[in-house]
Amino acid sequence: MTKRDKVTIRDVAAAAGVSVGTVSRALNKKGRVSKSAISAVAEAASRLGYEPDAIAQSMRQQSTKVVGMLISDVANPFFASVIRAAETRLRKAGYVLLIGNTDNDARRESELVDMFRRRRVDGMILGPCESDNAELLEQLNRSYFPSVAFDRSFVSGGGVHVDHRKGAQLSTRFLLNLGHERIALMSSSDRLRPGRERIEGFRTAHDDAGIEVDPKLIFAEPFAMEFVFSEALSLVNSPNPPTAYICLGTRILAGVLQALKQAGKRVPEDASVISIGDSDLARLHAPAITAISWDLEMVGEVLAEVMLKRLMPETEVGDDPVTVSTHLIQRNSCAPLARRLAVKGS
Amino acid sequence: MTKRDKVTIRDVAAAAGVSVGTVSRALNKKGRVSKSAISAVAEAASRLGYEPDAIAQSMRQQSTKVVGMLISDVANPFFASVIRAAETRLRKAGYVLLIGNTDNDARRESELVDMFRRRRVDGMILGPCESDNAELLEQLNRSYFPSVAFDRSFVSGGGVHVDHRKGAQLSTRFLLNLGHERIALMSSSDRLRPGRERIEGFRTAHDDAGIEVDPKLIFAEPFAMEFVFSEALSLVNSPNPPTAYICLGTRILAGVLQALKQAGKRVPEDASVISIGDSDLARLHAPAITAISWDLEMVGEVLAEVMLKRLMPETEVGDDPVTVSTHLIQRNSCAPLARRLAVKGS
DNA sequence: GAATTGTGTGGAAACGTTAACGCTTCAGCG
DNA sequence: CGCTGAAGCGTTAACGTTTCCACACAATTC
Repeated sequence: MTKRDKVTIRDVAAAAGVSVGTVSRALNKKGRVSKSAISAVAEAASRLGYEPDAIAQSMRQQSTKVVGMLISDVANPFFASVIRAAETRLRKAGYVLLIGNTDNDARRESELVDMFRRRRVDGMILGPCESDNAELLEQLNRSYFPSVAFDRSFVSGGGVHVDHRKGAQLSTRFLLNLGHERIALMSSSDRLRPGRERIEGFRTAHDDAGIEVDPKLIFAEPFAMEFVFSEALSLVNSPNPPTAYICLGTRILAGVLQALKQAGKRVPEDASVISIGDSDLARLHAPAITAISWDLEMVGEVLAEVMLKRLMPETEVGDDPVTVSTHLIQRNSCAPLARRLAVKGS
Repeated sequence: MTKRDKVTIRDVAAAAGVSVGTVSRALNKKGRVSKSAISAVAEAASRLGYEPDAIAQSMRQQSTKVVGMLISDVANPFFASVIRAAETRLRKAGYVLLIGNTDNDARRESELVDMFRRRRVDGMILGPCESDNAELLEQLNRSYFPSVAFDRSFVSGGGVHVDHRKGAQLSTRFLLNLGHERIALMSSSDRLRPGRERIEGFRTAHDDAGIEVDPKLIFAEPFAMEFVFSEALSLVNSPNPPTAYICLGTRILAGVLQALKQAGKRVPEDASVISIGDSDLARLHAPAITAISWDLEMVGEVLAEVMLKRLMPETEVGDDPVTVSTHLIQRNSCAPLARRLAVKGS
């Protein structure tokens, strides 16, 4: 209605015929207040449409009830669900989520951290980003406020990890058991924790099976995102091509699938494919793609949960990272190597 | 290093040997300050690692440099990209984005609006949500702060609209031109603007072609999201089934595609399919699905742009909504009806 | 040389809230 | 009847900024 309705605690006090201190106590039910004061204040407050100013509260209490979240790509479905879950959980606890997109750029990430710190967020959730950024770590330690890292190898401050290692190991073993010996791992940069973990899992599975890893089949370098298709095509058409592919995310998965198709190779008869991360594409492709999956919502919830624990000073919380497990969803994109040989040999 | 490094403007003033007022002026280069003061202050500030407290600034200046964004589902790819683009643009202007997930629940949306208002956000971006919520509108008008609506038929405050009407019209006409006469429109609730607009476009295209619309082919009711597949299946198997399907988003599209497959109908030979909204699924499905597409990034940028304009009091900005256009990306999921008849007749 | 303008500065008053600290009042008790 | 303790309340000092005002002094003008 009115253009500016700045109703402050003072107005409420006047309307209720008490002092501002009493209004504050009545509203927060903290300290000594009479029933009658409480009801008078409540009446006046609602009549005037009073809403406490959260900024002034933050100022006074040295706490904003805001947590910041830094994500390399907010639009990446593997992160978006995490964000949603975290936001929902945090809000239940009266916190609100500030987001920042880092675009995987360390400089931007630092800027964002500074910005959030200036804004006095109570804590920060850091998604995986370009290297583990020593400078940033130092920054955070200096300012010394609660931070929780997600899929990132922070020394201090614990964090939440998805068990990419196990995921890679499971899927590699699965393929090895099917008789595949040349398996391509097409994952993210090994400068990031998830990439490193996957390579380890991949190696462990090979070791367990007593099979040598061909380092040429590990694609951990950025794998020039724009050229996935062409790079995949040359791999598929190489002299001694892989018989199975483990592909991270939808981009790489799509590139590999298209390359296979273009090369006239059928899935799973001529090549097996496993997706790292479940997606619409994996679920709905024909044939449906076997995938390593983990609970995105849970990651978000756990992230929020750890953050909240860290936010209450009484509960001393350890620095041990929480691990979210991965599992393999079997669909129709993998077949025994024998079958392929039979087809070839016929 | 230290546990609490609370360095305030007072510390800087002491270190630089000037008063707090001077520090403020020097830092903000506002008002009269001498060069010498500026450099002394700058030196002291950087030496002490001073960072102005944004909360105190907000308190004083009655502006937080925060904008809130309410989205029904942050993890929906059609929104996630918009969020990212908006965040990026807003940050360039020194603003920061607070997000809230409404889950398409009007009550939650109201709560969130209240919460954001208490937190004194400078403005709010409202994504499409459960009905156009008259109560909310009234709330916003009362508090009278800048809000920009996205795909929502707000009376006041302008907004940004995707031209769903044109999109539906284009795709319907495209199918009609191919000879289809029984086209199913499987979209969202007509309580939401986008749903209504699509129906209008759908109708207009039919009118232009002089073809009657069978209301039974318009699925604008929630279309019980969990049962898309089964509902689609019964539609596909009905006595006089549609020969073409226009499907909103990945959920419905996937359901319809699976239903068609299960019923043994091939795309596009036996049924044509168009996706409303482009997606990995549409792009990478075999055959690739023709889709109505719009520029998500642009929506986000425009949203931010309008917000920013509205945030500077000098520029008087009109209430006319900005429209983002849609276009049809032709792929391989549509075929002339004749061809299908020929197949059938053979 | 006095009156006028300018320039840089320090001090203090906000912004809206909460919490610490006293001051009343009143019941209970010896 | 005086003393004690507690309950309820008002006053006030923060929280860290920015901005207004006044003042001192230098530079200009008549």
